[in-house]
Amino acid sequence: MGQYKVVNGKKEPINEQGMTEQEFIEWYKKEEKDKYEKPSVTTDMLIFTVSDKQQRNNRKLAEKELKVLLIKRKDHPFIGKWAIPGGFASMNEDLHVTAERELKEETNVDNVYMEQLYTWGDVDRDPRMRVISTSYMALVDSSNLNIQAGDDAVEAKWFSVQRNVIGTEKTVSEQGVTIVKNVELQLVGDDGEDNMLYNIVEETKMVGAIVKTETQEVLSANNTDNLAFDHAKILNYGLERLQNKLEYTAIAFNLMPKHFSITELQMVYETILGRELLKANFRRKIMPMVIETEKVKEHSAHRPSKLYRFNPEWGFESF
Amino acid sequence: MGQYKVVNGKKEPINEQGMTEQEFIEWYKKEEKDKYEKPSVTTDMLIFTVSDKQQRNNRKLAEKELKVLLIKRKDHPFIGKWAIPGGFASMNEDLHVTAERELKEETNVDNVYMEQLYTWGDVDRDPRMRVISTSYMALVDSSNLNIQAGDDAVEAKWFSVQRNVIGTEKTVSEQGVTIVKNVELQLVGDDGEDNMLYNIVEETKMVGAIVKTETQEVLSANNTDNLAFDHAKILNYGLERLQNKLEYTAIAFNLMPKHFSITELQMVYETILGRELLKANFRRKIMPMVIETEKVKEHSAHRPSKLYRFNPEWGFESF
DNA sequence: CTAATAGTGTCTTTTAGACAATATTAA
DNA sequence: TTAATATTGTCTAAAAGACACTATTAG
Repeated sequence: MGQYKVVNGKKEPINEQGMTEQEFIEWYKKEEKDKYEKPSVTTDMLIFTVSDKQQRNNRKLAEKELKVLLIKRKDHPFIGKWAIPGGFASMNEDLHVTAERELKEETNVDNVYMEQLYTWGDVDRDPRMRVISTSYMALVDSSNLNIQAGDDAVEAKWFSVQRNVIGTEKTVSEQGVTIVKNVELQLVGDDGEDNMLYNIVEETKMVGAIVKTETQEVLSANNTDNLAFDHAKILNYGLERLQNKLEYTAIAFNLMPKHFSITELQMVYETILGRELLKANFRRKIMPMVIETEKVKEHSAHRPSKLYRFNPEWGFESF
Repeated sequence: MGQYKVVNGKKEPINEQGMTEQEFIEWYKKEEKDKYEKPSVTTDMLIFTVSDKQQRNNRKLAEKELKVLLIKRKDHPFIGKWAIPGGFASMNEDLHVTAERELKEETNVDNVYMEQLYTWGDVDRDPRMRVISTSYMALVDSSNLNIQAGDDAVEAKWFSVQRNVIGTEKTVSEQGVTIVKNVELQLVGDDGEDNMLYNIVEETKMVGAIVKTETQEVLSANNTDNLAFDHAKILNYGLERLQNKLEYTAIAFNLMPKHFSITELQMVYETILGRELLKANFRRKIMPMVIETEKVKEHSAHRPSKLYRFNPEWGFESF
């Protein structure tokens, strides 16, 4: 079927116009490449960490809170609103490198856990133009974060996040079960003004047989204190992914310092999952994932806890 | 902090240049939008179905095979090679609509299960230019597919797929376990020439604490019979997702006709997972997901089987 | 009868959930 | 001693795995 041409003694396949690949590429770059309008491409980065809550009773252990880094928009659109850090894909970087660069710019950390989440491609998600955005999630250990976020001109701030499902509606059709959840995302900044953000996302999932694309819509009634663009959807998506992965991976250890007690770890699980876990069962589940160290945490007005570290051999057999 | 300007009696926020949002957007569209070079964006579509294998002994049940739809490239690059169907994102379609349109064009079906898989953004994945591609997976019931695929000029063909892990290497470092798998993807077309495609993908996964981006590389030694672009990676990724979702969702029913026997369903599971399952346990697990019908499959030289259909109420409690 | 598949019963192992009991420290 | 957390043990329930047995059809 294929046609060939001999170039420098080598048999090169040619297309219907008689061009070799090299000829075609040259022609393409000159004539075709910019013939059609292209969308812009960005990456967006959910950067999560966990830190100790301010406490009143200092005989009690500090509670934990999950935090996400947001930046304040200095220009239209969504001027003055808080947004997930991100930026345009540059032509000479792999997409994940763009994401890593953003992360480094915002937090000055690299070599941390990062994964791609989802690509958001609705036509009207940016009023300036068509923008397709691939979202990533990074987890950083807050003890690495003495470095204040955002050394550049942009205002960056950590917000504690809480995700609460405030309503669930299920319907059964011939296709299967459709679940519509209303999810409240509460964000509280640690200082300064406009510290309280409140978003509601409506999440539609189809559990049954014929499942078309799952959808999310931002529903927040008042729009004074919500996130820019469709970033509430992205945050909701990331939080859900994080919750799911807690259950069957070692992802949580990326949020921990090198040495930690089992109770601290449990508190991290509990804040992210938004529910309490039974101590004894949690320990049993976690024990194969950790190694006991010599260290203990003393001076805490109660029995000191052994400190553990992640067991790097965990998962060797199962995967 | 924010500055305002009154326009038509309304207080509008302005940026540092004194522009309202509307002014900014107009300016942006004129001056900024095309200032930077943009990557091209495409969607790629893995279209899977399951069909009966040709059988010799007609007292035995027909075995099943998982199939994927490929199209033959008519132009450079990768001229003459088989590729996953796909195309450029158009400016006025949501990204998933582009994917749905492609699916409809190739198979003439719509309203079938479809999900986004991953976005591939390596700089050199297309020799013509920078192309970022979001991949999707669709599952279609082959009894819907009397319609021959590809009514347009392009040659489209169903290939049976087998994914075999041919080697696994695990190493333990301080970070955790790293697993490198060599995966063989075997594709066999149902007729015509160049019917046998063979790809090897190297898959690197980090199970431990600090996990950076997971990677895949196409390794196939000979390059006469492999897929175009990085499509072997995409296929491998999709197959893995499909295998995982079989275990905890009802995704498999999208590959089944309306009525089916439990054994047929089990055979679909077994082909996709690439391993045998115990009959009794499979039935126990599947029973809550199906509803018995009045129909039976007779005339099969053995005990006739009841036919079942998907139970649309499945999952109501658990989600 | 036999080949072939359909369908059931039950024992074992593993994992998850609930909860009680004991241990250890600093104030 | 006491408040507070650390750590262990054990019972129960649910899910997963293994395997043996019975049932029903066409030829």
